[in-house]
Amino acid sequence: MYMGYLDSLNSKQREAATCVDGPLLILAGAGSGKTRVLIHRIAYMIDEYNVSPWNILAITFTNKAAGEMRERVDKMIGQGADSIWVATFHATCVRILRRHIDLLGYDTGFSIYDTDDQKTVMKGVLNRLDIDPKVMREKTVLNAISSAKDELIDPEEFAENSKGNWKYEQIARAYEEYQKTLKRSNALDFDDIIVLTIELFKKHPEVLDNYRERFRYIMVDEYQDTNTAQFELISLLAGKYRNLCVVGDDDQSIYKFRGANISNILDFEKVYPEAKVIKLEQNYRSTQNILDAANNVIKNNSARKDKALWTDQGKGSLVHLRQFDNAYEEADFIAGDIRSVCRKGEYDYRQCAVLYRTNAQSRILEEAFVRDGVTYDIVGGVNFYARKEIKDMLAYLKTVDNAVDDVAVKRIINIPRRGIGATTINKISDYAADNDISFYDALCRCEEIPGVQKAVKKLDSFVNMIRVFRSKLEVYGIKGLIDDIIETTGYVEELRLSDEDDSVDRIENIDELVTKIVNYEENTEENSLSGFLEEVALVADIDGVDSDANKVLLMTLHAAKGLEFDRVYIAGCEDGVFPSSMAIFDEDPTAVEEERRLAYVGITRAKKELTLTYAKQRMLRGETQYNAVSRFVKEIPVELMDNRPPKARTENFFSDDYIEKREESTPTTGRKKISFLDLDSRPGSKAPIATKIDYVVGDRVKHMKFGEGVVTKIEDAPKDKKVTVIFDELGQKVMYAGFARLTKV
DNA sequence: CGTACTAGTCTTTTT
DNA sequence: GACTAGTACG
Repeated sequence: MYMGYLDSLNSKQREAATCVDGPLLILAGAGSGKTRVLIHRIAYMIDEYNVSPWNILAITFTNKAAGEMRERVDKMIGQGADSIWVATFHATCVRILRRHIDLLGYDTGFSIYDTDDQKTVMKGVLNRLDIDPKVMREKTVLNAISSAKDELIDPEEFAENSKGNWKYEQIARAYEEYQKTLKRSNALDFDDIIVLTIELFKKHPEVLDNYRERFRYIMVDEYQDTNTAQFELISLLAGKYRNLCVVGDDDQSIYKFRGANISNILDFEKVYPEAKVIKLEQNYRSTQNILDAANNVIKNNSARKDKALWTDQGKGSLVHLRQFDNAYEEADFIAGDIRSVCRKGEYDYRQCAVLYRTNAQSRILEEAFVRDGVTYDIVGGVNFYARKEIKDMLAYLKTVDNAVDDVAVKRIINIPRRGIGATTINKISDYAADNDISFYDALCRCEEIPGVQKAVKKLDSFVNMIRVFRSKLEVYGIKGLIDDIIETTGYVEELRLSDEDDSVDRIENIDELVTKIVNYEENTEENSLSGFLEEVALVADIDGVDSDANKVLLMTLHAAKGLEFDRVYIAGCEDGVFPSSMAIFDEDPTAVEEERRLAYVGITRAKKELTLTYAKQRMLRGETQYNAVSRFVKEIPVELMDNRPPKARTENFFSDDYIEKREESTPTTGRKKISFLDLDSRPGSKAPIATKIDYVVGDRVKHMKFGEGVVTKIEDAPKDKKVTVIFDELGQKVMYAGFARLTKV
């Protein structure tokens, strides 16, 4: 048979696209055309292998990736393509749970809680358990719980593992109570979505079997980012037919903090011994110089599958390296450079992107782009759906949809002001807890509750309002409902009358939400309020990016994964920024390796021109820092760059010339003056902090992150002191005094 | 019960 | 430096 459409693939790609049965690992380097392979593979399965589209499941991490794959599959296959299941992990699981979660004792109308909601729940939990939030912060507890869930550790097992460690025992109590609270509110957090699907499959084999039959052919994209729970989920689904194709690049694994387990990809062949492995190393995106830069950086990592990208596209330009005195000049340069090449007509704004390590870096860049009149879009930062006014509106919708969602009801009961205060709310909460009913149900019976008599009238009218909203929804749909909410509550009216300077923005945001609702109702077949809320809960920042608009994109390196641009700028290439100081001072050396993978991701986004910039002085968290050029820049051979990085940091940073320039170049605000003494004693670090050590061997000291411990050794190191501390909880660590900022206790 | 001020945290990345 | 949550006061 002749399969013309496979002609456009290279031999490795073709091999991958035509390997249909059994486990398959495709190690796809950056820009090696893996999405092409996946699309062709699906077409091949259907056309030549008679696989029913109905039996194919393709899983991605973001809605954007899912949408792109959907579009390309539709184009290539046409008829029947819509019965292929293409969705993110979370969307897939939510769809399954909406059908079967009643088997686990939840209602199928469950809510999904975001980080903000989780915090609210945890605050209540700690309060009830008499755990002082100053001793143990909500975030700490939630992080521990999230990691546990990623590893499929339930509250019981967590408690078992925590015995003897007071801190973990407290977290174990909180974990148990937190789960109970969520269940009472008929709510799931992000991790629950995966964990409960696994629980469902394990407790109800007939349900699992149903989906195993349905999904006979499974594909997982960005496999290097899967965590233990996601791995388990996939293993369960693929357990019967073993037609599992995973695509990924261990060098692009950058989500360890979110539980991603790189051994899922590194050990794939151990778990599936019969697996076929295909490496895609030919790159169709970048010039050879850019690839060489990427290869030379990533080769410094230890645990990785050996591979090297190559292209037949020629060397291209050198990598551009630029040094600046501070972040303002860096931003001016980037905006100005983009403006000038685009004015010459060499590039469009849409072909340029600026990448950075932390969202906080975006503000200064943004200001420069505004000044230069360069249109831009920022990806990420404060999520649209996390804004106060949007969360308020959503809380109304959630209350109408799922009244047992306590977080939502409590959020809006007094917004806008209805004169229902904390005391009343607490009494109702207590009553609800005592009688094991939801907060809303308690509201409905408020006349029985002692001590809230004065508020009964107000509470009744609130409950009535929700009831009216509910009937409104049935007759007029979601758009009708939101209009009524805005009208009845006077929320927007209040903003209009307010003299806050951001009230106009807030109103615009609410308008945008209404537009999103209209779009949803028009474009979704079986649209429902819970469907809308679910879609909203599962969006990622990157999902909203419009790559057709002629704008420069500004985003974090993480958000850039999977994208490509002709011109890429990576700003803030400094040790302490990128790699982050957190990673540098982590006792685990693989922390820097993860940052290096991030550098690899960033470099390989560039098709033609790559510019790396760094600043000698940068304001971070309200402190002026002096950082050396990033170690990753130094890992790029100088012959690949149009500038060489300074040989030693001292050469740049402590010359008279430099000090003078710095003083002149920062007239903008009252930034701190720094004396020579400070600089001299604390190279490349937070400058204006006394370097005197006020502790000696044997003293107890406190570290911001590691907690308390005893100093066992202090030794001289170049320009600093090396301190060894045995921490109560984490054991022995060696650190530089200047950075560790230990305080005597 | 609502407002105004203060203290503390954060900045690594997010489905 | 910016934002948020918590507290004191009217």
